[in-house]
Amino acid sequence: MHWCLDCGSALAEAEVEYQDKTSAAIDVAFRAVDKAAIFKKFNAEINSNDVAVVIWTTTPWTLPANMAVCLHPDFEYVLVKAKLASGEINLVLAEALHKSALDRYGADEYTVLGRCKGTALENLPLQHPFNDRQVPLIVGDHVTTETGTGAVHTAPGHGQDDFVIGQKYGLEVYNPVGGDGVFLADTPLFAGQHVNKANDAIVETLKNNNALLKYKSIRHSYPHCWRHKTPIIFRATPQWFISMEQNKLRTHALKAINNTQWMPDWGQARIESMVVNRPDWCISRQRTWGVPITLFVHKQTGELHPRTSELIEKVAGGIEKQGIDFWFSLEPEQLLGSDADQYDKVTDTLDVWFDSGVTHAAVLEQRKDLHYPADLYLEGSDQHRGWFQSSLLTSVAMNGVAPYKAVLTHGFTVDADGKKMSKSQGNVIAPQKVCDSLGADILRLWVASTDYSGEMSVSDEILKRMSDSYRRIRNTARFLLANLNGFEPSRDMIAADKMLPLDRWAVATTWHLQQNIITAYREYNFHSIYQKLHNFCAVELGSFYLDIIKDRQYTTQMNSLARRSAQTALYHIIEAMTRWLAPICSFTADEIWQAIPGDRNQSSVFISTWYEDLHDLPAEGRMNFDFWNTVLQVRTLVSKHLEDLRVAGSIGSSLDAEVDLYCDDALLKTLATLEDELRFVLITSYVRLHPLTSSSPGTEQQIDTRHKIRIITSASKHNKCIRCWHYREDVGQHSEHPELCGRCVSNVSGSGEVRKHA
RNA sequence: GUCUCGAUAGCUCAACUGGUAGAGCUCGCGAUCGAUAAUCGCGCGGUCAGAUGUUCGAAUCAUCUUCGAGACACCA
Repeated sequence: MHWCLDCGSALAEAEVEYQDKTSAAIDVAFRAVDKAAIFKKFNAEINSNDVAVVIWTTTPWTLPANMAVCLHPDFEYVLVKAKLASGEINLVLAEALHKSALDRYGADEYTVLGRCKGTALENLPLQHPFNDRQVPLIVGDHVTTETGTGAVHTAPGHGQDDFVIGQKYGLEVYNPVGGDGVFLADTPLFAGQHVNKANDAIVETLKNNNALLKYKSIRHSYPHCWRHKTPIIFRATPQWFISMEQNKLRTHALKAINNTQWMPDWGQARIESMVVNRPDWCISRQRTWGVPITLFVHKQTGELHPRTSELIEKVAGGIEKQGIDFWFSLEPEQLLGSDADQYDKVTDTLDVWFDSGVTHAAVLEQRKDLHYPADLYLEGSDQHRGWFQSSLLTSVAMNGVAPYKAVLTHGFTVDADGKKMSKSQGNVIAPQKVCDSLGADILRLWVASTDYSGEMSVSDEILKRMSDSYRRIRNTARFLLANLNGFEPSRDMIAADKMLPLDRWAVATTWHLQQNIITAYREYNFHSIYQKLHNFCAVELGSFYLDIIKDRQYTTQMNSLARRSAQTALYHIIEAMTRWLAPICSFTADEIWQAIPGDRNQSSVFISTWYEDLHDLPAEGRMNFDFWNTVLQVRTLVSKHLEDLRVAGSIGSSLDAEVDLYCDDALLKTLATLEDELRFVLITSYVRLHPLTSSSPGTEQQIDTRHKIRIITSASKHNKCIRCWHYREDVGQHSEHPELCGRCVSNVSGSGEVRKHA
């Protein structure tokens, strides 16, 4: 286990980070017990000097636990007679490294006496440099020739590779270091010393024993505790594992992965390869806090107590009543009676990944309003190695299936340049600060607007844009609500087939958008919902529909069909839109909901379903989507022409203008269906239609690739109606209302104008 | 070091299975003053990260490079 001396605990892989550290790098001679045997293996002529295999290590404190020296079976090793400052000696070194090593030792003269493969030297005994112990030469494939000597000091108690190779050779897992980093009392020479302090004493001892060939401090990458930022050590301790192979856990987990929907889909490949390659899961931690592993282990045999399942139930009951300390303060006699002195109470705690991993059992299966498996697990993309996996393994082990039907991952938040946020860079944007300054709904809108499958950028500018967008959406809702003033749906709502075509278009557009939005929600495609919703507010509503219906809202009689039809559309739109908005801008949606007319019946937008009273436009009708698209294109072209007039100073408002449209036959026929109401759609005072042939050729424009149109705009010469702002020739013809146009007179004192289309 | 994902206008996103790069916002100019800490119109803005290749044709396919993010591994 990676062991942090400051935590006094094992660390999970994820808790280890690599930093540079200065270490003592030493070359140590392990003298051969049987000189003659070595010479013989190298087929070399014997001499009277000592023979030693040299190891190189950066952790001198692990030497007391040395149990072997490991060579690579296939590497070529040389036996060298070298003249060092301390005298002549025969050294065994990897051929590939012997020159650099001898150079390091200051050997001016040396002679290669012979060579042989590492495997030939297997099992020959060496003398430990300071302990009264002989250790064998062993061979393993993990030896490299990158650095060192080609011979690796092996301490099964202090290294993963060493532990594994030690198992193979039956080496004792000797770990003389306690959890506090101090050599145990029975450690020869160094008992009571802290490992970090013992390095010097060990180096000194090696020097005295004539075993130190070189001492040098080096700087290298070394594992550190992520919390304390201090170097950690590797320490073999007994641990509890969940086997990946027993009961075919790995196989079943892979099957469960395959039965789960992964979004984005590369998530599946990622977790699959992790599960294929992962070792058994070490679930025990030596911590003083956490969920205890409530086991009793026999002092001699190491077996679990025969009543373990029953005992765990009892402990669980106790913990439910008294909390986690029930276990830690439990006297074994309470549960085991006379067996107590035969058993050790395990004080290890569970890996925290286990805690969160079993939420499917501890939460989903415990609560009536939840169900197992979950519909969706949602977390950052780093959790393929974390929660998604720990949850999967425990669920598969318990129930044979994944704890989720689908898994959705999102990227990490980064700054405007795509850099990760870090305190030292000063580019961190704290969600709480955004909530405090801009409000939670804008933060939520940002989340929704971002494509979370990659990194999610946040910056002040982005948030500024979001609050702009938010205001647009909110203002649109506010306009809708304001124009619904006095509208009582149960009384004033107009049936679809009685509504004006433009209003039906608005409702149908809303209906189509709703289909897209529902699909997008089902696909967790939030950013496209945001785009569609915002565009709807800005384009279809703001710059077209709402702009046009203002005339009816403000000039026709309060209870006229013209006005109630528009209000009916507004009502349908706000009903639908509030629901679309609710999952994203919850506070705003809730606020809108309460202001929508009609009997809200103390309901909440959060428990309502999609609005179902929208209706599509009959495709075969004369004023279908095709028709309105053509009208929209005409309107766009007219706007450009009006802008020319405006820039020239001839007009301000578009109502100051009159428009003459010269159209090809088909287009003429299309536009003529709106009759005089085309002027309301274009928001101009007059619109006159003419055949294209009656205009001078060369200035016509293309619409739809199908139609040709020539547009002439001019400032109106008529008088402005003070009420509706249209410039009409009949203004002033009514003595009672000298400042009003004809339709306004009718609206003010007559039966009211009749609108058929828009 | 290895693997995976990503890079399109100042910002957020589009672009069906290769077929002339589109929206909205921002910005600029103007209008309006009956959505006003609003609203409407017009306009500016892109070597699709870079380079090669395949193709009649590449944002799209392939290879490489750069940058970014994540995961994995790790030196006795």
